[in-house]
Amino acid sequence: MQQIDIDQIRDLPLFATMAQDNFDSMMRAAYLQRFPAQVELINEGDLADFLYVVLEGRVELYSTGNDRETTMAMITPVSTFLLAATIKTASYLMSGRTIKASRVLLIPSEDVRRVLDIDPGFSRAIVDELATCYRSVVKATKNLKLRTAVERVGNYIIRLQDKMDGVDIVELPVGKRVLASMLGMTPENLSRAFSSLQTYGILVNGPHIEITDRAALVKYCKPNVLIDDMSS
Amino acid sequence: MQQIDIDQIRDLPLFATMAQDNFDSMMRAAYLQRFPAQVELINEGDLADFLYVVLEGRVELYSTGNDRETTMAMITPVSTFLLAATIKTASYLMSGRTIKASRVLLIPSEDVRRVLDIDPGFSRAIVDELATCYRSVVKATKNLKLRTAVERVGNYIIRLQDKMDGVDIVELPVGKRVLASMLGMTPENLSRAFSSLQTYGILVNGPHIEITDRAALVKYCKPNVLIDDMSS
DNA sequence: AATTTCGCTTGATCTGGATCAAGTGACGCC
DNA sequence: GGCGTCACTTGATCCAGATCAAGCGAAATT
Repeated sequence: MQQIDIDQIRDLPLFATMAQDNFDSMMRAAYLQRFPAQVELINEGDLADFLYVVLEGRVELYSTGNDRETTMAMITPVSTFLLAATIKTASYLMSGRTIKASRVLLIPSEDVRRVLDIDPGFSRAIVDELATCYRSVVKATKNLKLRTAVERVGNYIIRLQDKMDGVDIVELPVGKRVLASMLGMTPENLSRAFSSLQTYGILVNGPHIEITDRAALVKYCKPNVLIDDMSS
Repeated sequence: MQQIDIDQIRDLPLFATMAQDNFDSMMRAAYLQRFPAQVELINEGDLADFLYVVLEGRVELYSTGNDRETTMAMITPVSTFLLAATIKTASYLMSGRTIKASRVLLIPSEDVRRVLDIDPGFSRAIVDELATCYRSVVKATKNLKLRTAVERVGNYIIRLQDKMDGVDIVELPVGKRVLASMLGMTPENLSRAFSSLQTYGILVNGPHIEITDRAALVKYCKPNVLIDDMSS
C-alpha cells in the first residue's frame, strides 16, 4: 500500500482521532485490492468479515428479495461501508458490487472490533459516523415515502447542482439504469420523469443535464433540509 | 424519580456499561414526565434538546411533507429515541407524539454529549445502539421496497406471533390507522390486505388476529431474516 | 334513550408507476 | 462496412394501491 493511500485513510474522520499505534496495527492487517467494474464484493447474508473503504471508483449497495433488486446506496471515494455489520459481528444486510473500476481497502472485522474496544478516540469517531449513516437512511426513507417519483428526480438534480457549485450543466455520476433504482423507480419511469421536468427547466442530453430555470425547478420540487441536506 | 425507574434505565444496554458517577450526573440533570395520549413531544426540524427514554406507554415517530404524513417508527418501553440527533447536535428528522398515556424521561442533550466524550463505556454502548438502529432502518427500507402491501402485513403478523411465543390469537398493539401508516399504506388498504390474507389462514376480529394456518401464511409471505429478524 | 363521534370496513373509481413491447442511436467488434 | 450489443426512449397497457364515498357498529356525549 502506498503512503499516500494510508494518509488519505488516516484523514478520514473515522480514522483521524484514533491512536497512531492502533491505526498502524489495523492498517497492517488490512489489504488493498483493485477490482474492475461489475465485480461482486459481498453478498447479503454473509458474515461481515471486513470493513470496506472505497479509495477510488464507485460501489453500489443493493438488496434482493421476491425476485426484485433495489439499490440502497452508492458509495463514493473516500468513504467506508458496512460498518454496522462489522461492529455487530452480524450478517451484511446488503450486497455490494463495483460499478466502475475501483480501489478498495479491506480491514478485517475482528481488527476493527479489537481496536474499537481499546481506543476511545476510535469509538467516539464511530459514534459520529454511525449517527450520520443512520440519519442518511432516515432521510432516504422520507424521500421515498413522502415524494413522488418526479419530485425525487428533481431534487436529485438540485442536490447534484449544489454539489457542483451551481454549474448550469451537471453530469450524471452513474448510468440511468442505476440512478433509477437508487431513486426507487424503473428506468422507463426515470426517462418519463426527466421529460416531465422539461416544464420546470430541465434539459436532458445523454448524461448531461442542463438546468435552465432553477427557480421553477425548486418551486416545483420543494427541496427540504430535513431530507436533502446531506451535511446534517 | 423512583429508584425502580432509575434501576430500569441503568439496566438498558445503553446505560449499563457507563461509570456510576457519570450515570448519576446524567440522571440528576434528567427529569421524568407523564403525558396523556396524543401529545406532541417533539417537532421535526427543532434542535435536539433532549434524549428521550420511554418508560411506559408508546411513542410514534412520524414525518410530514408534501401534505402527507407517514409513521417512521413506534417506540415501545423501555427504549430511547432521537439518539443520533442528540449526538450530532442537529435537528430532529422526525416528530414524536404519544399514542397512549406515557411516562418519558428527558435527558438534556448537552449532558449526554458531555458524558459521551469522557466515558468510554458509554460511547461503546452508543456504538452498539446506533449500529442496531441503523440496521433496523435499513431493514425497514428493504421491507418497503422489496415487498407488496399484503406481504408486509403478513410478515408483520408473523413477527407479532413470534414475539408472543407463538400463541394462535395475537392482539394488535396499536390501532389499525397507525398500523397502516407504519406499514406504508392507507387504512383502507390495510383492511383489504387482511381480507386477502384470509386465504392464507388469517382471521380478523377487531384487534384480535387469529392465525389458523401458519405454514400457509409463511409460505405466502416468505419471511426473511435479513428483513424481519429484529435481533440481528 | 337518542345522538354524535370514531374506528373501521366495503365498494367504486382513479392514478402513479410498473410492465410489456418496439424502436433508435451510439459504440465496439468481426 | 455491416452487425450485434447495449443503454436509453417512447408508446400502449396493466395493476397495486390511493382516493372518494357510503355504511356500520361500538363507545362516548347529550
